[in-house]
Amino acid sequence: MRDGAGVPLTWQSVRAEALRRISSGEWPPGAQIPNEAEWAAELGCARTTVNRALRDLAQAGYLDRRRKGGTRVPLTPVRRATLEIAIIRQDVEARGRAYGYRLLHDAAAPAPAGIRAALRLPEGAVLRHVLALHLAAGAPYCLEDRWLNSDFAPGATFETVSANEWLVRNLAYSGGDFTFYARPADAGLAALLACPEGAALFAVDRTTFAAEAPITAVTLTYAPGYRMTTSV
Amino acid sequence: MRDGAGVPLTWQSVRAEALRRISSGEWPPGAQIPNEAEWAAELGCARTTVNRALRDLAQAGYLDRRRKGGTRVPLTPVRRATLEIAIIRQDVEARGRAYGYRLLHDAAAPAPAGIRAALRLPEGAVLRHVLALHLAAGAPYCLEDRWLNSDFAPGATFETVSANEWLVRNLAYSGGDFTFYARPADAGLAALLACPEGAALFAVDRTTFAAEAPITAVTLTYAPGYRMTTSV
DNA sequence: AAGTGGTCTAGACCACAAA
DNA sequence: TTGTGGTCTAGACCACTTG
Repeated sequence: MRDGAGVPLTWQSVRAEALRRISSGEWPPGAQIPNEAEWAAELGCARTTVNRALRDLAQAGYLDRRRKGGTRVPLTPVRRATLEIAIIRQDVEARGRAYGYRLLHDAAAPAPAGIRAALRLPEGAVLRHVLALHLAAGAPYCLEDRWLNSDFAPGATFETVSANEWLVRNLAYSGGDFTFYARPADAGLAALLACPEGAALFAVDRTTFAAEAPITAVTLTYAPGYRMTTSV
Repeated sequence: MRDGAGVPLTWQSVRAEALRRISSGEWPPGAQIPNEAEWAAELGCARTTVNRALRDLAQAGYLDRRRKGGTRVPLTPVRRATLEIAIIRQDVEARGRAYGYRLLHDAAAPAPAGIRAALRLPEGAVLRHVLALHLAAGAPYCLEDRWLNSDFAPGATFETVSANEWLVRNLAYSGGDFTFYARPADAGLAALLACPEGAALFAVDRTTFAAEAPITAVTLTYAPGYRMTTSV
């Protein structure tokens, strides 16, 4: 509701009003809400402004929009959180600790079945296998176990700059999957990460594709105590 | 570059062109890029369109924009991924398994120090402590250990609908933090989640605030084998 | 076939942060 | 002070999808 047309409505205020109606039950789950033109007329602002507000809410998972179908409040709400995925060096430095890096292994090898499947490669494919340790204040921080398409980055050696950093800096807007899970430390991990065998470790599997072409699959396993944080 | 003004440029195509310039090195890290008006003139489209494209790239972490300061390519790229956080019941059903739920405990109690700190509550604060088990196909799936502001949801009993589900359905647009980590199963967790003591478990700590008021702090601990996935 | 959201345009004013 | 991005408007055309 708006008096005589003094202040222009912002898209944020339209979004706030929509959220109020959703959480107050005025727009219950499953309900179709007024279309953009109606709502713009009711509020006294341009349709573009309503569009921006509702588009934002849809992106956050609070609304479901489709052409001709209109806009609805989802029956089953889904919250979306944004993870910031930085280079490991930055991650360490942001925590106020000195970063270190050691390349452990770098050689071509036949890809194991799991990696082949993740990258959709045929049997017998040969990839470049890179193993490296990231350190924080001299202590093991994260083990990087990577399989990399050999056609890609043929010149790059990962002795001083990690593959992690090299790839992030040289690959804009690539797609892929992330999987987060907990795993126990086996003997090898325990030795490299300087933790007891069987310790609970946080790990991420990541696959990367650029323009449909498989680039790399990596497992990052963090030393005990690692926590990944985000806020909404 | 656009010939005689046939097809209108879409904001996606402008974004794609900007990405090309970033990844090709035409716009190196740290460089300031042309302002919106210049770029619009060069491409032959409205400034609004350029704005939409660059705003999108900034949100994804590929550009850094500030008023008067202009738009720059960040020196240290940060990728952003979106996590979809569903109700646990939905999560289980999406994996094609039958969902089950058991309330284990629900009583008021003085909040432990860690919870008080997370919710910024004074010493001596009393909260509602809820413990519940989520099941998938009859097997333990996730343990929900929650501390809830007693002023909030006074009427709700969590016997058939979990606090997790109740809160998501009744709290629109609340803010908070998520922390993901790995933890070993202690005796209590091992018994409840039917896993060996010491097993590596995936866990999430979540705090929720609505309009600056503390609502709830919860730890979700998943049975072994759980994986959280997202794609970019 | 028709209704809805998605987007582009051209112009305008404003808020913020450098210089 | 001034340049830059942030946003609003009014109007238009289009794409998708549902009935």
